[in-house]
Amino acid sequence: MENKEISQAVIGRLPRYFRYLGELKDEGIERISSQELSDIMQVTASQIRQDFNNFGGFGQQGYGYKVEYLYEEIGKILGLDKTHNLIIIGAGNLGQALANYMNFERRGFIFKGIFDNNPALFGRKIKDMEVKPMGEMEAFVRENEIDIAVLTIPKTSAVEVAEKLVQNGIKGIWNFAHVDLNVPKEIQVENVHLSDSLMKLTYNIIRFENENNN
Amino acid sequence: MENKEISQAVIGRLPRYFRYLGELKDEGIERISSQELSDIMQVTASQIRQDFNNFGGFGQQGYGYKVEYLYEEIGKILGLDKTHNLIIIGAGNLGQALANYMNFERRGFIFKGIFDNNPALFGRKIKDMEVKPMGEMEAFVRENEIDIAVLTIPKTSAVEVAEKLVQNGIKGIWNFAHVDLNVPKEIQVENVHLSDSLMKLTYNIIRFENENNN
DNA sequence: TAGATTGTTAATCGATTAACAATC
DNA sequence: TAGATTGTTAATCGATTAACAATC
Repeated sequence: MENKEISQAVIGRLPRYFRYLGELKDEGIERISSQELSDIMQVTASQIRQDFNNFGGFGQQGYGYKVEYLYEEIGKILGLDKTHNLIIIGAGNLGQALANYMNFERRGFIFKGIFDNNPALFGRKIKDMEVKPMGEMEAFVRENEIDIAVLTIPKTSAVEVAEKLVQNGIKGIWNFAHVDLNVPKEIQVENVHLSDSLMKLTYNIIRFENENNN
Repeated sequence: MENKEISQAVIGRLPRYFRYLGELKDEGIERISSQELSDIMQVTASQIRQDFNNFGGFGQQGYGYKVEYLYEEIGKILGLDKTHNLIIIGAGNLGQALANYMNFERRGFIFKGIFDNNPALFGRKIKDMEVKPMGEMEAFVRENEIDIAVLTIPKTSAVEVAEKLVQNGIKGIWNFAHVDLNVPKEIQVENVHLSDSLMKLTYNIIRFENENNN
């Protein structure tokens, strides 16, 4: 029964539903229909109902959806009711920024450590956590049951580091290195290729300019 | 003739082609067939040819594609042969990290300024650029022909700031604020919702665990 | 020329939207 | 009960893959 694979297109929309439902909840709104949500979120009501029904019915005919209940159920689907031990690999600009900025604890992510291979950074405190040498990373992952590694290292070392993480039992990699990691399919990888994203933006800027010169 | 709209699915793949072709070029490889590229990139040869042919034929029958030529043509499509004036709005952790980390100049993005509304940051140097007060932002955008604004401010002010940017002629917004901006359709927005991305990762981790407990 | 590989049309697959019966 | 709105099936749309004629 768990066997109907849910498409990544649907998964990709869940965090946005979650965000909007959280806002509605904070505003004290108790119920919402797919049509009302459609108006707010600018997606079709049909898609909203299809998406939710991938996970079983959360609504009630003639009534709609209970905001708080739906919010919590989507949170569970996304795994936000569980905690996830997380480390950051690479204490450069981006690694430090993510540690300070992401507010991991809010969603059940427990920031357990940060690693780098630059001795100048060893011991420096980032979010109350001392930067540790890369050499300690493998044992740390095993001994602290780390689920998720955030890769903010240059692409030259990322592939190799990813392999070590896999060998030591990592479950998922949040990859900011500009390279495709080659890991077994049971290891989840979520890529954040920032420069790719910026290129898409410039494409669309230029496309729009061209369209209007015709 | 420019009228066949190219799908965002195709656009989303262009930066990855560009990256692989750049690597092949650096390795000194001169020609490649769609089948060889397919093997390396793990997408179908058919998709590769379809994607490229959205922009007119870059290849030669019986021969394949010239790596350097293809690399340059895709670069042009992505607008990387042009320069784009860019500012960062929000000099917090993430804004600073992007300024230092992104190497904007490499792809023709010219980092023109960084703004914040925290007086403690005014004048601080970030990538040889002094942080300016938010109040100066609007005039700066107009007077310096800024094309792209990178939004790394809290979501509470992002919507309002985006409106000001639009009023002063911005063309595109690279949005890291966790909110959907409401701008005219001629303004391009590329969202980077980092927490959404992290939630997708946890979904996939949990999904995999569940699949294996059945 | 023969072989290779593109460019492009056709077939398939999957995702989105529409419609409506079920039901609260 | 009547009205509203979901859950779900059917229809449409778009994207991917397969096939092959064109051609270098």
